[in-house]
Amino acid sequence: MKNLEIARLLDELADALEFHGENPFKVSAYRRAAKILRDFTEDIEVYAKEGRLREIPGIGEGIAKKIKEYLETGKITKHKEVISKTPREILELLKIPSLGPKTLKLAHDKLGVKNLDDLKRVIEDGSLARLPGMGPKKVENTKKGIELYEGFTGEEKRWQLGLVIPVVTSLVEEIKKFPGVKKVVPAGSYRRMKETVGDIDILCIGEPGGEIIKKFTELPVVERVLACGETKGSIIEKSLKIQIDLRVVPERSFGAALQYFTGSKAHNIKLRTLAKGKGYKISEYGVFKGEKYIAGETEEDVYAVFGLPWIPPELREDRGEIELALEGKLPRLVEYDEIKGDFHIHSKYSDGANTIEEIAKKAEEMGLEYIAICDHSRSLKYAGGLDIDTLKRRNEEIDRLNEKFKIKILKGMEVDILQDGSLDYPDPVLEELDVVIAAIHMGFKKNVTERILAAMENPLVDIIAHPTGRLISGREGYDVDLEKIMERARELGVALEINAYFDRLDLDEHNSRKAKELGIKLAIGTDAHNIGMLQYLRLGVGIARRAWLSPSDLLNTLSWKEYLKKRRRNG
DNA sequence: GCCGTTTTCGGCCCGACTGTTTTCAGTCG
Repeated sequence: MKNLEIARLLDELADALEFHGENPFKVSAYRRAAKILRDFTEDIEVYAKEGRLREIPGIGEGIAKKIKEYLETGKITKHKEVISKTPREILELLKIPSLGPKTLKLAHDKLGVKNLDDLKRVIEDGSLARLPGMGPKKVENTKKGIELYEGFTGEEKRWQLGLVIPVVTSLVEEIKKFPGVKKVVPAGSYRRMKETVGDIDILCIGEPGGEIIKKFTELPVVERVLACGETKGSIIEKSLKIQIDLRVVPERSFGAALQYFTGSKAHNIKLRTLAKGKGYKISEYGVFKGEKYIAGETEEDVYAVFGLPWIPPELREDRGEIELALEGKLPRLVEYDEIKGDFHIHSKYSDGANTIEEIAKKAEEMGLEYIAICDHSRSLKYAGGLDIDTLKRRNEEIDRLNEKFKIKILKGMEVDILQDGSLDYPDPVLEELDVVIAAIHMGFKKNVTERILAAMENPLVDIIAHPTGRLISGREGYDVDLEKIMERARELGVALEINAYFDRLDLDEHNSRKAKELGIKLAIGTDAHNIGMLQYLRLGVGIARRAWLSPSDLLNTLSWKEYLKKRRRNG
């Protein structure tokens, strides 16, 4: 799949054009296209071959041509042209929050800033502050931006799990096709469903090991080979530049290796200590008593040696799971198959890419029992928020579609919480809905806590969307007192969302667990803007499991009828 | 560059926020 490679080039092109002061609408057209490609779960090459690129909203004549050019020649001429006129490192600086293209261009033209070191220098010697339109506060903000930026792209770079899943999934499929391969399983923090991962470990059973590793290092997705031995190969992958290791292990050690490479380190240390106390030695090759091999073929066998049940990977963080396992008191985690509905999906009526019919069809294929279409409300102009008449028409369409589909489509809205804490529609409009998600999208620093509290007081509000507003890729989130929100949410019976979009995952695992302990219900919503994004439901479940949630902690395990019955407070 | 039940040209992303301003520019969502 070349979707991500092309997305990267389009994003770079957008960045470079922005730096050169190109028409902002053109820039955002490229950005939009890049985002669409990144979220697109089907192979863009297939679409190109079938001549269907232009069917994708946001891909027009120009970008379709560039995609085709890349697929045929491996490059995009326009990209090459623009990049060659742009100092290489300057594009990277655009990622610094609160430092935009205009300021950067100014610093480049007037002060010769070409990279991060230059930028730091002109901050220190005060020349940046002396530029027209600049001043001490702006420079201070830039400095803070640099700190944030360095925090995210320092030595130990990490990638959001949602970006990595498609890469790993297709890679695993490729490796499975190699001759002599019997089994392929990704391990590491990927398997533990951490929200970000630093590298990928894949284990495999098969022989001859050397041949398998060699084939792995020769795959087209390989950018660079770091190691290529008899049992281990290590590469940098092309689209994300992430390191991926493949290890070939003997069948009788597979469980031990999977356990070992899944981690976490803290979990393994605790397990090894436990083993030592009982006179065993545990390694990636198996459990041993002296020289004698005791177990190792499956993870269950390994844990069983110590009188432990198998522990789900999402729990393996040494947060008390081993002690609980010893007592046979591991929590009963929610399973993916128990999720019956998705509470947060955008349709074409606001800023989604698909019709409600397309969404319903896809969700039905995925085996869901119901979905809530939650478009943006009228104030959110930039996301195509619905006025009341359009909302009415949309609801009528949902009524019609419900006649046709087996899956239940709930009428929902993601309603903006306005500056004064009121909701974006009057109550009579909200009363027509099955799901009301209240959300902050504007005024991130303005009384956010009070506004959310005020919104929750409205008994028509069911769920608070992305309650902290953080983005994993760098935005810190609202200035919000989550404890107060949780306290009131518990009292009023309002649910909090686990937003399953890979860059949000908000509430995160820690806050979700806190909410569970307080007895607050949680609702997973994908925030999908196209049908491909519905698959992120798995990420939401991953967070739920890492937060030790049981089926009863989530609204998503209710049938839609149960949900509607319970949604009214005191009802 | 994308898009079209008012348009194949001329709109698109508007408003909040911040800091620098003396009426506005840059950044962000």
